[in-house]
Amino acid sequence: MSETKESLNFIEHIIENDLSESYSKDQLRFRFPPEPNGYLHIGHASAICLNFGLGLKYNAPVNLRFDDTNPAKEEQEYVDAIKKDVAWLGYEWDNECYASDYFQQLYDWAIELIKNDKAYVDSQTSEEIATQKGTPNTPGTDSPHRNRSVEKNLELLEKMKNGEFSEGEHVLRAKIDMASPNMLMRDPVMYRVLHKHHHRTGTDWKIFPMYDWTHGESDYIEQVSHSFCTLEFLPHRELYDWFLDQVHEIKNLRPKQREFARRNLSHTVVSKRKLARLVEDGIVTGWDDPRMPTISGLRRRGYTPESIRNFAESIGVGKRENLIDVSHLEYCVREDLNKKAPRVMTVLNPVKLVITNYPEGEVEWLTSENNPEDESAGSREVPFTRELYIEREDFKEEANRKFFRLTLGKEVRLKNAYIIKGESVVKDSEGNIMEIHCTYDPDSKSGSGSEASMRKVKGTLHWVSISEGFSVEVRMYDRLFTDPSPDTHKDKDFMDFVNPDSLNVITAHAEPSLREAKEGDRFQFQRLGYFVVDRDSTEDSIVFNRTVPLRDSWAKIS
RNA sequence: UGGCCCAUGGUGUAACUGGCAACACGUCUGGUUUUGGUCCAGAAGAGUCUAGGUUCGAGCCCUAGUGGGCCAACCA
Repeated sequence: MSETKESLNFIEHIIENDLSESYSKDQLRFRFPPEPNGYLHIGHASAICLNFGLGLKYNAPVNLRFDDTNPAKEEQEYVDAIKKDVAWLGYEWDNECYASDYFQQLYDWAIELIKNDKAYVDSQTSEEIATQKGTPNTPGTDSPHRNRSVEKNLELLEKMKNGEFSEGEHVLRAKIDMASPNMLMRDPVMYRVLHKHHHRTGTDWKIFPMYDWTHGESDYIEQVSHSFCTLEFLPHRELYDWFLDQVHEIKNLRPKQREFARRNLSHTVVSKRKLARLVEDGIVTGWDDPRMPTISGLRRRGYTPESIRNFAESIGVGKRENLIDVSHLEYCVREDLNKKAPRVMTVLNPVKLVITNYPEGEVEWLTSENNPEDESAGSREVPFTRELYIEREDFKEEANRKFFRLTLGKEVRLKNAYIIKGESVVKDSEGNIMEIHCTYDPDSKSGSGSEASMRKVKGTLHWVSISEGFSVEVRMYDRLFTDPSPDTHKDKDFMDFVNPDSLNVITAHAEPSLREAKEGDRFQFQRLGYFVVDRDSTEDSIVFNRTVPLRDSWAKIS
């Protein structure tokens, strides 16, 4: 009986199919191949989770391969950042690989290609080559250098390699078909001359292989069985296969490129150029600003690796255009944090509450559960005093039945403490509420088991002792963009959609237990949301980032 | 000489060799609750882009159309 048949995504179908036809299980091998030219972002996270997830599912090796074939854009700093981010997401790669390690092998194979009349050195300008390429609607024309002799080609490539030419003078091209309906097959460039310092090979190489020439061969060298990339590489597949066929007599495992749709997140831009502009223009504070969709930004925001992995898993993988609502990501974060984050009390927008029948100067330590979702999280003591702060939004002089919180003449519970009853308000000359006076029921203490403590009241408020609590800085983040898809408005600049209220910094009042909070610690502030201690915190001042608000918190009230 | 890819509730995916369109998020309702959170129960919401065809039977196969996307870096 197979009623619990799990549903597979199309990538898994491909693998299952290969497994049943030609591949053995131990032949499976995957790779994640970032170019070290920037920071990883949430889009990369999907690709990382896909490839490493497959590795886990099929117990197959996964290589982390740096596609470092363009020294003009790549730096060691990015290699380090990428390794850190992948590791933070919780994945272990089997091999750390670099396309640059294959430069010599690639060069040797290129010579083979020339000898087999499958490649030639072109000596035209890039403009001339581009013109001859034709358009998608018109065929290209052959380069005048297309039929150079093998000897001449060999000689020129050697000189290119030795740095005897300047950038742009010559390129090596594959000899395929200038009339192919696939533009990529119209004699694509394999090597260009670049007199740039490469972060790993230094100045050893003066020529650098192009992506198409490198990628399939790298997969071959590493014996990668399935090379998954995004949809825009689909037309490259023909070329990927062509190179493999020219260079190798493949008998066993043939690397297979397959394509899936890039995942787009609403209210997010992911283009490196645009993210850089957000940084440059001071819209955000850096690449790891908690509003940035970079892995480092999400990390600083307080997102957990588990939540990102669950997110990637749950959105699946397809081949069509998509725009995933951020609310789904936020759901994944809350789902995870709900189990993990201790609950504490913090008041963001305080108003003073005086319990008139509570003794002055007394400090009573009340026991507070750290996490009702997790018994093992234990409890802590929270100080209760005559004067407290409560949330200004938690009081109304008079209110309708929909308002569950404090009003005059009605009772509510102070979380983990007593039931109180609103008695009067003190206002300034302009009518602003300065203090709220109330009385408490001494028999109603939480957990005391008394009859009064069992009484049901319509609401529960969070609070912080004025004398025992302390100030913290709280950074509240909203969506960076007002439009779900700021990237798609071709007539407008994406900067037009930047949300001016995406950051709101406030001073809040926190219970004393938070004095010991350390960078990276996560909490749920009762009724407010999930927060994480930012690295900007010092001994004197703790800074919290709001990871995500609670579902619907505050929303339904007004 | 143009080629190729894609089309299933608001969103993202499922539906194995054709067999009552399913799951998650979101939305709404009710219940529990010392968090308007969580948890629990339930509801609404698509008949699968259109038109033909094959078939007892089509989301799935075929043809055409429509709509969206990709391809003309010495980027990846």
